[in-house]
Amino acid sequence: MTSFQSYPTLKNPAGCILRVGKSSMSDQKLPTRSEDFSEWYNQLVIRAELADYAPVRGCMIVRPYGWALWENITAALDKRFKATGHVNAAFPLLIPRSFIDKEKSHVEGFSPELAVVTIGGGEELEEPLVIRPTSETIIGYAYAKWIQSWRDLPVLINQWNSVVRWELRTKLFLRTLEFFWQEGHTAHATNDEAEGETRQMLDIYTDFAVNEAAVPVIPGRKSDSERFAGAERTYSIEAMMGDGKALQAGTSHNLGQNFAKAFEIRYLDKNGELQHCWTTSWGLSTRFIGAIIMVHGDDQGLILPPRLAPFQLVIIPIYKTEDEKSGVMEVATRIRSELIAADIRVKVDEREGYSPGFKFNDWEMRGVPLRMELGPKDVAKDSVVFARRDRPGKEGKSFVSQQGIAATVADMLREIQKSLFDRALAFREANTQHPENYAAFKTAVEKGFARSYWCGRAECEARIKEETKATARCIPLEQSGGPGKCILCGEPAADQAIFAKAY
RNA sequence: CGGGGCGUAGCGCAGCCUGGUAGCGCGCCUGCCUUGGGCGCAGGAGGUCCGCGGUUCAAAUCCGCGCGCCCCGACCA
Repeated sequence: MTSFQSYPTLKNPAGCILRVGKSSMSDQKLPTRSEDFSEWYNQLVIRAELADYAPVRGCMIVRPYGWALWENITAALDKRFKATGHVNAAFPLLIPRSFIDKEKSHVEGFSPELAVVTIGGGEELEEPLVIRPTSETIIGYAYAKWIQSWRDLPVLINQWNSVVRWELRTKLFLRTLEFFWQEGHTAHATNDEAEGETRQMLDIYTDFAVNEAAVPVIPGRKSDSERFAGAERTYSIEAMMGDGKALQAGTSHNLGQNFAKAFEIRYLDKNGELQHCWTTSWGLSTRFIGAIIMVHGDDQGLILPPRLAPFQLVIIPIYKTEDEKSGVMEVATRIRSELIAADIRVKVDEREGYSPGFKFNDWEMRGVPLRMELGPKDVAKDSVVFARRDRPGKEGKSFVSQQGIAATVADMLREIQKSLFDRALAFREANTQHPENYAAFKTAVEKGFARSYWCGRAECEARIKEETKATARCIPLEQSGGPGKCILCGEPAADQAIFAKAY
């Protein structure tokens, strides 16, 4: 441990001991989002030390700062899973190739992107093994063994793991060959129950996105073309990124009896009749980190929502002389203890040789929601200076007494959390249109979402995609306004859909 | 998998056209000095020039074949 690190306490172990380096990029400024959103994203991920490129194309190394963020995401989700009766388990990485082949649309959907192991221990394998692209099949195999009776149901299992899909075009967090996620798999006695579970988990993802990540999302149903390979119905939460494009941020599938039939997951009901189970699966991945970056970030860098930020507050001590330093550090240490006692994730930036100005910029780039500046003047006045990350410059600065500091910080973090959500929602609203005709629709999807009636036919969806590059992101659960006419063909349409260019 | 761009120090690049001692900026290390918005000075370390093959007295440079990365399109969490 070096001198600039703060030390963890049992009460507040996460985040405090993360060691950060100086940005290794030579250019001090990021590209702006308006000049090159994609490059802004790429450089930011690297410079903020969230992730790095791996030696294998399309793979990523998640660095400690990025993983700390992921851990906070997993904790928030896991808590919700447990609260709704789910338990965690671990299923194997390697799956017999034949398992994938058992469900027709599943194999069609996943075959092109499978990584296959053909040699083990130097010998050609009798049956190739695929590295799981998702675990429906191997879990189906296990459930078939475990489930005999209606008394065994429901089975509510989740696993935290990584999966591999051989994607052609990759981007850190958004689409990598290997990605980390959770996949929940449940089995039920009835279709109603399975549908209820599917919708419940969609609600949980929505709640997580809104209340933890401050990311407004639209929960909805996927069109047939966007449905998961092997699902009866797929639901997703869709979020708008800072460039107006859509990102699918979490999915929940009602698998019907497709996998139950493929793997003979059956139970004896109360009448003594053999029935196939109804299963679901649902997942949220490290892609969500990409959503947080692209929803909240600005031209200075990341802005992390306080509830998920590895560091919620960074204290920058300011001093010239040794005398000043000892005075400042004494107060900094005392404040840190108070904040840790209040469960606030805090870091004191004790790095020597970097100017305060440098540290301000450095932590802004890393997205720490709140900064405390603490110098000799503040020590003398028994006060501190706060700077809010979501309000750059003087506007976000305030001069506050050291008395009751923990409550002050907690309040400010709550405010920041709320303002991030409000801002993201306002941005989405400002970039969502309800076009009345196809010409207006085309303009709308150039820079945001178009919410329009759609007849539901694949032909219309395909033609829209071809002509505008926009796809049906989802059919929102919330539908108001009754039936209408399809934006393209004019035929009767029951529902509106969100159309947008997508990641 | 098609189109484009690029592989030279940790990062960003120059050098290549016209073959002949491998350079610049940032970062890194040491010391001094600074510190309330990306300080400064001095010294220093760091290179299979993506790989393989060819041409040549001589290849970062010319030729051929690979490999990789990034961006843009078709497929996907």
